[in-house]
Amino acid sequence: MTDDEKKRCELRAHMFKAMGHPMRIFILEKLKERPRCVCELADEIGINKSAASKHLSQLKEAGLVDDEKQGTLVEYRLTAPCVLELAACAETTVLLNRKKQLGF
Amino acid sequence: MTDDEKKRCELRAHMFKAMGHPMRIFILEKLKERPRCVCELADEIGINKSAASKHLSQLKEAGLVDDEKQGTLVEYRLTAPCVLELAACAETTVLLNRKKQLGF
DNA sequence: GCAGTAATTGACAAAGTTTCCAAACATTGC
DNA sequence: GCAATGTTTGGAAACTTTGTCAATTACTGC
Repeated sequence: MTDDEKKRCELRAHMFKAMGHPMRIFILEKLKERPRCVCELADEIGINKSAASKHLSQLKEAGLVDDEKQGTLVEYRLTAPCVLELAACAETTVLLNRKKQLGF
Repeated sequence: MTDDEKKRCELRAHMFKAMGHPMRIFILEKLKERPRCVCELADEIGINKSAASKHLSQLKEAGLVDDEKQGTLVEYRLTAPCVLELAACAETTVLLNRKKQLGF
């Protein structure tokens, strides 16, 4: 495993890791509809603001969302809506196996 | 967040979580070329067999790979090569932000 | 400036992950 | 059956992630 390969894998893994939590998937789905501020997301998801803020900064760090100050609020938006289409694509192929096993 | 939403998000997060480790990304890339057994992967990646086996069973549990016994070997293969195209797609859109920040 | 609302940060405990090692298991060829 | 090879499993140690609470910062309107 060369240095380049290592770097590439780390970069990609980092992004997927950020998507590896149900709350963060839900946040991404909400942000796909329209931009939202932290408190709105926290309300919709049913977690406290500090947890929501931490999830959002992870997503931002991974390059999945972007933020912009709007006065007293901070609005978050999806940088690349395509990332969620991945999930849908995966659903139809990869997840079929699991779904069957889990009896969906 | 309804029960259905919760289930969907958990299922998807679970898959992404499995992809959220550099070694597992590398394993998926190797398996995209052709099926491989545990020991071959362990050698190529430079980790011990037990670690490789555990990573593989995580990937299998997530529905990303499949295995088949070939006598004394267990051959693993990618179930849906499309999942790695996700990574490439992500690279061109999402990761541009991070790359700039990290000085690539 | 002060009070109020929004967001972030730090400290901490609890839970989960990764790694390594050794032991156990399965299959093949002798 | 036995040795050799390939794979999986279990346990311990190190590390990371998550959620909660309290403290802090940033902006707005009075």
